[in-house]
Amino acid sequence: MRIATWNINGLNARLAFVEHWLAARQPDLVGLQEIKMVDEKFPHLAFEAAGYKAVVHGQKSWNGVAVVSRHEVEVVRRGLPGQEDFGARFLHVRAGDLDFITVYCPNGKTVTHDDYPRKLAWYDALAEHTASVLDPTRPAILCGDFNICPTPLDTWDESAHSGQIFHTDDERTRLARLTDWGFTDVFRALHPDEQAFSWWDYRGGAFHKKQGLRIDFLLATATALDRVTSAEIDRDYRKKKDGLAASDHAPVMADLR
DNA sequence: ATGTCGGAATTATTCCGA
Repeated sequence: MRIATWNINGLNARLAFVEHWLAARQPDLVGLQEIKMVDEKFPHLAFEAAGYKAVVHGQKSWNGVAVVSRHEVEVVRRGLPGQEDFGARFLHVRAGDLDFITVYCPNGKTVTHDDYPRKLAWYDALAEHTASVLDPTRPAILCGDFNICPTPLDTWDESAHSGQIFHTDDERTRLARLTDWGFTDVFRALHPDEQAFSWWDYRGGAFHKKQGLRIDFLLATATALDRVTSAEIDRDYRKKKDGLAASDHAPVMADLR
C-alpha cells in the first residue's frame, strides 16, 4: 500500500496536475492540504474517474484538507476540537485498521505576528487531541504540512533562519510532543542523514538553487512504521508537467507492506 | 527587486496569504 501527503496549493488550479500524479504514482491513500475550496465544489467525479473516493473538509479560498483513497474510508472527525475558527485544517479517517489523519498546520507568518502564538496553541491542541483518540500501540499515520523544520538538517540555511518562523525552539518543542507520544517521522527514520526538502518558494528560483525546507511529513506510530518498506519525497512533481504548473510543495510518499 | 503563485474583490488591477 502506498500512502502520501501533499500540499497542492489550490485544487481548482491543480486538478489536472494531481490527476497526472495519481496516474503516475498510483497511491492508495493520500492526504491533501490547501485544497482552497468548499466541500460542494470538490471534483468528486474527476477523482472517481481516476479510481479514487474522496472525503473533504473544505473551506472557501484558503486552507481545506481532503483524503483521497482507492478504497472507502470512514470519517472519524472533521476539524480539530477548539481550533475550528483557525480554518479547515484537520481530517481524521479510518482506512481498514489504520487511523489516518491529515493536517494543514498554521503557518504562523513571523514570530512577532499574532498567528505565531496561535500556531503554538494549535499544536498543543493537536498533541492533546491525537493523544486522547489514538493508541500509540496501534497503527496510525499523522501526515500533512507541518510548517516547521524539525532540525537544522531540514532547512537550506539554519544559520540565516535560526529563531525565525519554522526554525524556533518553541515550534520544535511542539513537534517533539508528537514524537515523544509515539509518532516517528517516516522519511527521516529511513534516511537519517539525507538533506531533502519538500517545499521551495516559488520566488527567486529557489527550487533550482536548492533553497528549500522539509516541512511535510508522514508521522507513523511504531506498528505503522513496522510496515514501511520505503519512503521518498517526490521532488520530480515539484516541476512543471506537460506545461501544468506545480504546487510549491512536493508529495511525500511511503510504501507499506 | 523578495519580484511567484492562487484566490478574491472587482472588472484588468490590486490586495492578501504563503
